[in-house]
Amino acid sequence: MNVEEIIKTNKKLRQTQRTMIHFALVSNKVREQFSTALKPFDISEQQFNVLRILRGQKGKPANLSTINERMVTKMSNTTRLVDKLILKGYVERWVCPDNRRKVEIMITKKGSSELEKIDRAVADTENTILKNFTPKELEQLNNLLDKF
Amino acid sequence: MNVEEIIKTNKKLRQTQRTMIHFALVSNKVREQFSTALKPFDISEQQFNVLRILRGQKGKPANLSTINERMVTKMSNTTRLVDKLILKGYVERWVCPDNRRKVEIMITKKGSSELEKIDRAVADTENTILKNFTPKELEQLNNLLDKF
DNA sequence: AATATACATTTGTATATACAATTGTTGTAG
DNA sequence: CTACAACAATTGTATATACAAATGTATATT
Repeated sequence: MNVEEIIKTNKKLRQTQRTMIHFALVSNKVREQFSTALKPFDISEQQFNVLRILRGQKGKPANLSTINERMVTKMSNTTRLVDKLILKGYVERWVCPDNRRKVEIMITKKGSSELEKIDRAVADTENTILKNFTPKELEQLNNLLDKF
Repeated sequence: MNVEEIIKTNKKLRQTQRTMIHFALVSNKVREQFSTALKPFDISEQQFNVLRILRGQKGKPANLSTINERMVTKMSNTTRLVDKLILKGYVERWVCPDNRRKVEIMITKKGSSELEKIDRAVADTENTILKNFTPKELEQLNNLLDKF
């Protein structure tokens, strides 16, 4: 990927600047590939993330704040995210009997089986995105990502 | 950065999955830092990008499609992005005299001097974000980003 | 027990983004 | 020269996101 060519500049970029632009370009490309993969399932990346979190609960319900805490991309508005999943029948929600300030949210059977399908598509996408990386390079990448 | 700890899972993640989540976490962190840096200037990352592109024209006006082509994050709606910059007095726009389908957009004096200030803040942010990287590691990172 | 404080979620509102349809203009084939 | 396709930008609309304010509930203080 020639960054300068892609953004069509003939200016010499500082190394940090170039790196950040490079990173942004890759980041967009990745986001696009994910959103393409999820489109057939009519679900957003955030909604997918919530479903995965709920599955991780293994039958135990989660409250909103737990979900929020565990999300890869924190959202200011998890309530409405859950609303949409309820509309699709993928999760249920009720007021927590022990503490009526809280709500309890659980994935439904329908949600679980849909999630399985989505999971496969997402795993394929992940492998496609990273197909040019050897395991060693992936490890290198992870190490570098740690420096951010 | 311990990915598993951050998303609070005790499940063992596949290496590709882990890498993608790691990447997403870093990507969010970076976006957040940029948006914090831009906040005092009341300008979005996309608007900033448009201003930089226009400066790169060195006095020549650009049309919408040129801008779009050069943007780091392609937008479906550059018209309204430019609208906002016009409201702030940072750019001007007029119908192209040679081809009335096109518009010509140019950065104003006010836009240029504001951009200089923003530039400094953004450069600082870039350096902060990458402060833990040696030049060698930056090169390594760029090489790995090329594999995406 | 009454009041204040902290907590968990929801709602309101403004802004951003994605995608499709529309408008107006230019180039071209017959 | 007319009809039609291609082009460039704009507009409409639905959805997503960010941030602040509001609601309702529990806990602590006096």
